[in-house]
Amino acid sequence: MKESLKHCVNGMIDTLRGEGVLPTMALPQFRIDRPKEHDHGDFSTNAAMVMARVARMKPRDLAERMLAAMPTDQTDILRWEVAGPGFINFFVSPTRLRRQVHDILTAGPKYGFSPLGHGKKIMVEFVSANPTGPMHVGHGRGAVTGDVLCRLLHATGHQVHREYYINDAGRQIDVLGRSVLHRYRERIQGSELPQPTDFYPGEYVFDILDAIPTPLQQSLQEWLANPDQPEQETALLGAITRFAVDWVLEDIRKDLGKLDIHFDHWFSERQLHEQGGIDHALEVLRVKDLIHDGLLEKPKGGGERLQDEWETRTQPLFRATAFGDDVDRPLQKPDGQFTYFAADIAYHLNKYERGFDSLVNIWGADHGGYIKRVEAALEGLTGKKGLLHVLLVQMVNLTRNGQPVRMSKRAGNFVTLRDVVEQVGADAVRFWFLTRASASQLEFDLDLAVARSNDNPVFYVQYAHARICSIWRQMQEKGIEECPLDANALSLEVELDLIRFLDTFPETVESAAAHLEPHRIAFYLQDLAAKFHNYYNATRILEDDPKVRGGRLALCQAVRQVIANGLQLMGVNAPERM
RNA sequence: GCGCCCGUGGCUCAACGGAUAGAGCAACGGCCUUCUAAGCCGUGGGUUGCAGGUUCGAUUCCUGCCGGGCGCGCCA
Repeated sequence: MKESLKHCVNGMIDTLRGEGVLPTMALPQFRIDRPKEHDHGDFSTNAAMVMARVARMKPRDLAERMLAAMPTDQTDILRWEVAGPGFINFFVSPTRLRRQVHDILTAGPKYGFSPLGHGKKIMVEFVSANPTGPMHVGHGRGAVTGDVLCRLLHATGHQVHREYYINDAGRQIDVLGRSVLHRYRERIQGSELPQPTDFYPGEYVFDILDAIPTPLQQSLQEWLANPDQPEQETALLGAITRFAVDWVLEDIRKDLGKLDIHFDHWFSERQLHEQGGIDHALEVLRVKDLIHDGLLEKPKGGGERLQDEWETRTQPLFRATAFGDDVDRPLQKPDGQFTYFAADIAYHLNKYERGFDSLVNIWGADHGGYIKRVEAALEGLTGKKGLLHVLLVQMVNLTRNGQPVRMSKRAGNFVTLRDVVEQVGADAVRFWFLTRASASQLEFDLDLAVARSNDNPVFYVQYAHARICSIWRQMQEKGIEECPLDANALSLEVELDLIRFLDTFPETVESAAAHLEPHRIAFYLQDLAAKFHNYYNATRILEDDPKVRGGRLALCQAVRQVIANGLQLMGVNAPERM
């Protein structure tokens, strides 16, 4: 509806241009809004207000002229008016509203979809948790946010590519391998050994031990019996590290699978190194003269270790300051290895070279400090601004019955994503993660998430869907005659209101996709469920009069469809009974 | 010290630059011989952290403060 009204207003503007009231030059963008106030109509536009200056007219006068250009043959708008400082308000005819129910039922599962994206290729990189241990709840929030964002982009006509960046190179991976080896030694010797300084103490390391294949175990045992062979140690450590990373990745994949989250591609950082991706990226930067040798000041933060070990030296730096970053960023460590940032530059160049029109990264809020430098690198590499959008996802605080759940790795009560999914189920986890904007911290109450009450938004929305389904069951049980679903019989103001709200669903989907804010769908569904419960409570659906009954059933079916579509976008089930 | 995010009823949060700032929780008062009361209705509660600026119009954008969180590695 909104779109067709926009065309209508554009037509009026063209007419005024023809009459010389408005200039032919580019005009300021106008908006079509839905006023909060009922008396202000179904839609309003600020067109006359924003164009008053170029027309050299008072906003209200211009509004009158515009309305005079309203096509005479249209029937969707019942009446219109100039109001306030110069708004034009439109009142949609009830006939048009009733037709909307029909349109929703016809579109079915496709209602809310749009071709807006024109097949634009977007990559969404998300989760990308280091394969050094199980996923925690915060990773889960990023995973769900990314997955739903992908669903939204798909529904709005984008070509979406989902990618997981595996940090399978670097120190942390070595630490994992050594941790496994350490535990293996302990097991063979039957006693605890002093822990290395860099060490992962988690329980899952023992699970990895149990899974080590027999041939590798035999090699390890042979070596431990005769340990004085450095080359052998290096080779075995390499083998055990690769095995451990694969094991953890499989573990992560399983967790994501339980949330029905899947990727098109798992991109290995190690392969990026092996295939010369970093050399390639640095070469591109060098050609553009964006690398220079320089000194770096010792940073303010970073802890004691950094403060002690800092070595001021001349090293290759990326000119990040040329693109708005605070300092130039180092590309190589003292031992000659590339920095994580160097790999990230290469990875993002690789993304660009694969031909994506737009890149979206979903990061934990603790990575916020890296946005500028990665944006700077992409701009330096490609000469284009705004290719990358980084969505920061804030931390999750777990509570149980309002009390914080303490999480300490040492005490062994670390709550993993898997624990939470097993306790409350995938639907509740997915929905709950989207009950706040991603930039806001989220409190996740494990008790409330499974509570069957209206405090629990998951059940509240699912219940609305189930309630509608039960109407049809009720009809069968009572042997009530089937009647054609015909919205023309709808006349109550609450019914027209409900239709108006159903009509905003496509706009909600579009704006959620455009602003990269998947939580808007959750908010919308909560509103819709509330409106439906309200209607249901006050209005008898299964009226004796088949005409009235058919109208209300049509409306209910449309509400059910929109709830189902919204839940589908969120990856949450729409149960038929509860 | 610097950067990013946040600041809205007692609490948790909404509001693509629009008209009288909205929900839920909590509090109080109502609604079940009728399709799921796992629900609904009503009442009270606000100087949108503070001060400026841009605008016809600012919770929204800009600047400066104040308060909270996160980050500031040659870690990932």
